[in-house]
Amino acid sequence: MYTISQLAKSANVNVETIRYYERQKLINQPIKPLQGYRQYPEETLTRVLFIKRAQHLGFTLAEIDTLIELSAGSCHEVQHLAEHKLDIVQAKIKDMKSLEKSLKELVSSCQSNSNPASCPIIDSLVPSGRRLS
Amino acid sequence: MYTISQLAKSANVNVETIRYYERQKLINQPIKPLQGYRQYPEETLTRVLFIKRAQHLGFTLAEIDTLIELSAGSCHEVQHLAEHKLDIVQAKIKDMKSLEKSLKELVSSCQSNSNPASCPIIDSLVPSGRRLS
DNA sequence: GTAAATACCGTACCATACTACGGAGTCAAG
DNA sequence: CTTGACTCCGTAGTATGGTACGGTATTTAC
Repeated sequence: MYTISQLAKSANVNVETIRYYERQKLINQPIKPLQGYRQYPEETLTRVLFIKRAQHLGFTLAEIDTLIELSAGSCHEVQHLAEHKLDIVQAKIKDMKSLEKSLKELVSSCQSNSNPASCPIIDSLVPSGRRLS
Repeated sequence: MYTISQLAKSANVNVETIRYYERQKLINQPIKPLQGYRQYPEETLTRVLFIKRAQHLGFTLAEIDTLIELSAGSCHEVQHLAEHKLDIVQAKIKDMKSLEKSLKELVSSCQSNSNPASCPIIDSLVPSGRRLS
């Protein structure tokens, strides 16, 4: 059994994070014997570590909640959730790459800029036919 | 001259967004003649469009503020800001790709899973030697 | 001249994932 | 037996970029 601070330390999170997860129903309310202090079983540590690993994979807390629900059931549903997340991640990568391309072009246009009075980056941001006050 | 709603419409943003930018000092407080209604010059529309373009490039409002300040000055400083942003974008792409790889592996391990009682994704999330309650 | 549209302002709310605070109670060490 | 550490709870604050609301004033259209 762990006290809340022992649990927090073991999972490498803040005590308040544990209380937050409890409010969000991500972890079960622990038994509170005697003077009402939380006593956590080993499984809660497992659960918190699970949450942190899933977060690291890019799942939101809401998705992790679903993941936990599904974990008791079908592997197919879990797989669908992961596939959906994969789609989102891939779309995001695509966006970031086009962003990267634009930024690279801007930076290199600055490098070949010989006019000290203007900046190609700023120029590119100012809508055409306009002047930034 | 634009009223606030005309400006908002022209820039394709919400009226409240204009008021928000004013609070954030991203746009100048406009003249308010007579009964105190905002009257915006053309430059403010240019400025709002500038902000939206820069946002689309991944700059935060705080960075855009810096960008506007720098726009009057050196191209080199603007370039440094863009390079810094490029670094961040590239690091994010790297993270997302490793995320993509993990998710792909998980999904494919589900596809080749013949044991209906277990799910490789869930198993991978549960820390080793543990059992999810 | 009246009604609808637009404007003003300050403040509160949205999502996300925490983190901090205050006041009170309790537990452990010396 | 006191001091400090830990716990309890509800609520508020953090960051980001807005969006919404309520009450009032003014402007525009008919």
